[in-house]
Amino acid sequence: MIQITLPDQSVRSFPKGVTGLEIAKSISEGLARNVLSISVDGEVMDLHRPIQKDASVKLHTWNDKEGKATMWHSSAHLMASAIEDLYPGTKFGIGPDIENGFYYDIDLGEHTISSNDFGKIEKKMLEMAREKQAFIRKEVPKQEALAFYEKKGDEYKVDLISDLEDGTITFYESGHFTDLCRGPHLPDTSPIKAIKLLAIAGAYWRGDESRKQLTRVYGISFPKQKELEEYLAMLEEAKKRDHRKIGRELELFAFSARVGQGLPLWLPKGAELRENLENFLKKVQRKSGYLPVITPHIGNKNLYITSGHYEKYGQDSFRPITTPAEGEEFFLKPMNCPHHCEIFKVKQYSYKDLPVRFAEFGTVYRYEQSGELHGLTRVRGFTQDDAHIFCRPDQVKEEFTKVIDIVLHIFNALDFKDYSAQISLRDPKDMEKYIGTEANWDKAEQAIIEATHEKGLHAEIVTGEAAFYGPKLDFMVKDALGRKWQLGTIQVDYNLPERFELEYIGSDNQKHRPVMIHRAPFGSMERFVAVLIEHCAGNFPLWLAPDQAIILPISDKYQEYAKKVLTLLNNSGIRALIDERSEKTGKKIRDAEIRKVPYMLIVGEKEESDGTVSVRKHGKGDLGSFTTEAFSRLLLDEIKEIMSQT
RNA sequence: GCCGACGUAGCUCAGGGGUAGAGCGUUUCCUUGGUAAGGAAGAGGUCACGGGUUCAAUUCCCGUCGUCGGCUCCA
Repeated sequence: MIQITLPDQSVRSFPKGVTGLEIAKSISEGLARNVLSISVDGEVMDLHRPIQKDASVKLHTWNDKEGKATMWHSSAHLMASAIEDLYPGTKFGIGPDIENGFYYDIDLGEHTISSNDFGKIEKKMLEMAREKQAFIRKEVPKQEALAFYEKKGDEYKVDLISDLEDGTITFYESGHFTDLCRGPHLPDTSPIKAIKLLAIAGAYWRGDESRKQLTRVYGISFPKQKELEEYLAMLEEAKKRDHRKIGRELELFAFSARVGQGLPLWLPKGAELRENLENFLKKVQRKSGYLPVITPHIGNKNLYITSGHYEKYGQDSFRPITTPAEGEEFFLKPMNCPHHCEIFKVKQYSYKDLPVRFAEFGTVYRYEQSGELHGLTRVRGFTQDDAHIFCRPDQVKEEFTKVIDIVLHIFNALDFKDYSAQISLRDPKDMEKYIGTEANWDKAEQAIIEATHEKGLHAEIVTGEAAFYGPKLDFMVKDALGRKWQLGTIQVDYNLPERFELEYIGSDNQKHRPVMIHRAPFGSMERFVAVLIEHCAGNFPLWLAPDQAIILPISDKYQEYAKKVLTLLNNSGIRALIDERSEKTGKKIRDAEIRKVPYMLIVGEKEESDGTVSVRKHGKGDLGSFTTEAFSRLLLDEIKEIMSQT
């Protein structure tokens, strides 16, 4: 007998070799019907795998992340199986479960498929699922595994197997389909009741641009048709929050092919919004001892040779601008740090002067490949809320911590709760990519890890994601469709100070090298606004809204009074406008609701004679009658309250 | 840049080898109204751009540009 510990810490005895399914059955028939996989001492396994020793287990159903993963992984096999049936000779790459569904990378050889073929594949998958095909796990010696796929002519699987160790290789069989796979899988295909193929795309083999591009088919599956329908409805809802759609509807920004792709045009309302954000951060930075600087939009090639950016990105940049007579080369600035380094060199600093913090909303231009552009989140010209802190080595941790505080302050002010933090370090296997000494990198990485730890911030550590000059701490927020975008970033840099030979005079009267911290709490104004729009679906917090109130006269007779109210509001610093059209009140209200203006002020005969406004709040409805002064106070208090909470 | 899809009025979209349609918006007029759409008339399109096939192309084919979903990249 072995002892099995359940998640509630209760312990039950089972015969040695008991399976997950048997454990589920011993608990309840219902659980046995719904269970999809099991974790044994933290490792997710098939329900049919015998358990040989004492263990802690957790049974996974559709309601668990692991249950969904098992379902989707098996669905990927099912799809591959259907595709092999429909398109004989197809070769297979990898087919994992992902956050929302699964995909399989395939090489169709002669065949091509498009989304028009999805119906056919889905139908075949459902047929196979109903056959209740069992997933059978087999341990296979490496030689045999290689021979199997060499015979089949599937070079991708051969490639994968070559990297595996003998004795660890397993195949899974379902129906006629055999796949190299670690598992785990469902006991059989029957829980897969609803299937939707979602997209088709190219994907490089092993993520390597220089290798062959396979066809990637994305899909998702559910245990009930109704859940599929709900998922599709949710996707439709998410599309309504798309910042590109809301940006057009609320007249925030636009693009013009004539101006150039990836070059956003900020419209008056969008510019107002962005300025409000900038002013908010400027205020925070003033309090935190940052000094504003302004630098030009271009820089001499030599600047970037010094910084190392030229060597790294020179060929992947917009081509240089040249002076007609001398042939000097200038680059559109792709980042602000080299300029800020030169500002540091303008005068001599004592150790007592440090840290100095130069801040600039610096507009930069980067050549992004055309296929990478995406709304406001990935553009070719954007403005960083950039600053560079030059400090003594003993100040790094404290300064870094202070920047974390600013980022968190901003996220709080905007009610971003669902963010994640990521520490990006060097790739130890590819040190060529980086500049600077081993010792400096060690120091920088250590500083970031310690400061993050001391802030009690939970951050995932990812190697190979560092910038070429230093490691960083990034803050990621998801968009409406769950795609992760990097917003705030903080980077510790020992390298640029060296390359620019930055110095300060220490208490020992000797020259010392400062440490540089790059930071942008928003990341870029463009991307931040994009994510903000998707977060609030265009219902901006009152203090940010481009228009905070709109005055709706009941008829043309009250235009004069409306103007009086407008003047009063403007004098209190409230952004407001009048809907002067000869429309009925109902229509004006409808339009103002659609434009998501936080407050509507209805003025007619009654209001004019009483000196009041009738207030309606966006999404809430009628709040009743207020004097204009009382309304201004109400609005300003609301703003103050929001701001004081952060 | 690569794979795939798409591009019809300012917006959302219908149509389809014989040079175009709806709703919203916009303009003018009527209406002057009390908390989510008042009425009428009008304007507005080289059907993304450039080639080709055809008696005839917005429609079919090719290329370019742009957009969308991925991949790669992201200083």
